[in-house]
Amino acid sequence: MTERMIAHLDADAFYVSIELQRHPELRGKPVVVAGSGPRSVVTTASYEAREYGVGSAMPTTRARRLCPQATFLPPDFNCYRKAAKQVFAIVRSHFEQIEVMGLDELYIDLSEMVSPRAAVRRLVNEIAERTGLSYSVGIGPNKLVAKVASDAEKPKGFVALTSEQARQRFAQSTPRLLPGIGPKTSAKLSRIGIDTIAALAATSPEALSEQFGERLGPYLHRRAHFQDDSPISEEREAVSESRERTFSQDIVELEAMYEQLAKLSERLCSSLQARGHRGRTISIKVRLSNFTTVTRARTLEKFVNDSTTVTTVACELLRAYAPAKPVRLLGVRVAGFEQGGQAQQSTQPEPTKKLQQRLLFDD
DNA sequence: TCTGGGGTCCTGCGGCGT
DNA sequence: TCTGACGCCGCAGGACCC
Repeated sequence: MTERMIAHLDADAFYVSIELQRHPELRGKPVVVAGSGPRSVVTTASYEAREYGVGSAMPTTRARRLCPQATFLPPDFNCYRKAAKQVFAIVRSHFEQIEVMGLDELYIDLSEMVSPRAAVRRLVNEIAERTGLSYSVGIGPNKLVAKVASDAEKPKGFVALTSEQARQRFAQSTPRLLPGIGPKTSAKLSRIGIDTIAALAATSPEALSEQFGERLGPYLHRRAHFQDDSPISEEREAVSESRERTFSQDIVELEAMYEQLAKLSERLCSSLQARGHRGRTISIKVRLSNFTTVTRARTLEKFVNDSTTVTTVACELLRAYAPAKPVRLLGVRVAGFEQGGQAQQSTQPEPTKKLQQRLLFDD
C-alpha cells in the first residue's frame, strides 16, 4: 500500500471570526458567541476571551462571571453555514477527496499529489483572501496525526508530522489530547496510573483490554501509537434525526410536557419529510431536574414520518415513564430509517469511526 | 459551576425463535 | 416436553464528537 498523506483543516475560532467581520470594532477584544437563555452555553470564545478561562460548552452564566467585559453575541447558524459553504466550495475546486466533519473542519486526502504541502498552503491563503477566515493545518500519514497536528499550534498553525514524530512530540501530553479519548476514558486511565500518551503507548493491548474491553483496549493502544487507517469518506447516510429542548424553567405538569412533545415532533417531522426520511423507531429523551437522563423507545411495524404518529407514540412513552421529578429537557427522535440496505452490520471496526455529516446545510 | 443541541457508535441485557 | 446454545433484535444507557 502506498503511503497516505492526509491534511486536516481546522478553522480558528470559526463563529467568532465570522462575527468579527460583521463587528470589526470588536477585533482584539474578548468576544463570546453564546445563547442568551438562563441555561445556555458558550458556543465559541475569541482567543482574547479564552485568556480569562472562557471556553466552549461552558455555561454562559459562568462565562459572564469570568469575563464580564466580554461582548456576548447570539449565534447565527445560517450565517455560519453560508460561510462554511463558501469555504467548502473553494476546497472542492482544488481537491477531489475531502471529508467534511462539521462547519469548521475537514480532511483532505493528499496521497496522490506531487507537492501536497505547497498546495495546502496555497489553499489556506486563498481561503483567507476570499473569506477572511484563518485555518490551522495539520498534515500526517493518517487522520489522527493530521487532526492532532492541526490543533498543536493554533491559530494559523501549519504542522506536518510522521506518526513517529507525533509520538515523540506528544509523548508527555495527556491521552485526552487524542480524539476518541474523552473525559471518562481519560479519568479511568489516570486511575490506573496512565497519565501520558507515552505511558498509554507503553501499555500492552492485552493489559488495556482487561480494563477497557476487547475493542476499546486495542483501540486505545493504536491511538497512542498514532496508528489510524480510517478512510476519507465523502458522505454518510443519516441513521436518525432528533429535536430536543431544554426549558428555561422545569416543567411539572404532564399536559405541558405533551404540548412540548407535540411541538418537537412537528419540527422533527417537517424536517424528516423535507429530507424524505422515514423511520421505525421512535424514542423520547427526558432529563429530570437532578440531571438524570432517561430514554424510552418503541419500534413500530411501519416506517413513519408524520407528526400525528410520532407525537402519539412519544406521549405514550412519556405517560408510561411518568417522570417522578420536574423535567428540564424533552427530546424526540426517529431512528431506523428505511432504504440503503440493512445498516445493521457495522462496517466500521473503530469505535470512533463516526462521521458527522449532519444537518449542515439546511437554511 | 450547574451543566445546549444534534448527531454516531458501542455495550450489556433480556426476549424470542430455532 | 424440556433444556441449553446460539444468534438476532430491541431497548437503555454511556461515551464521544462538533
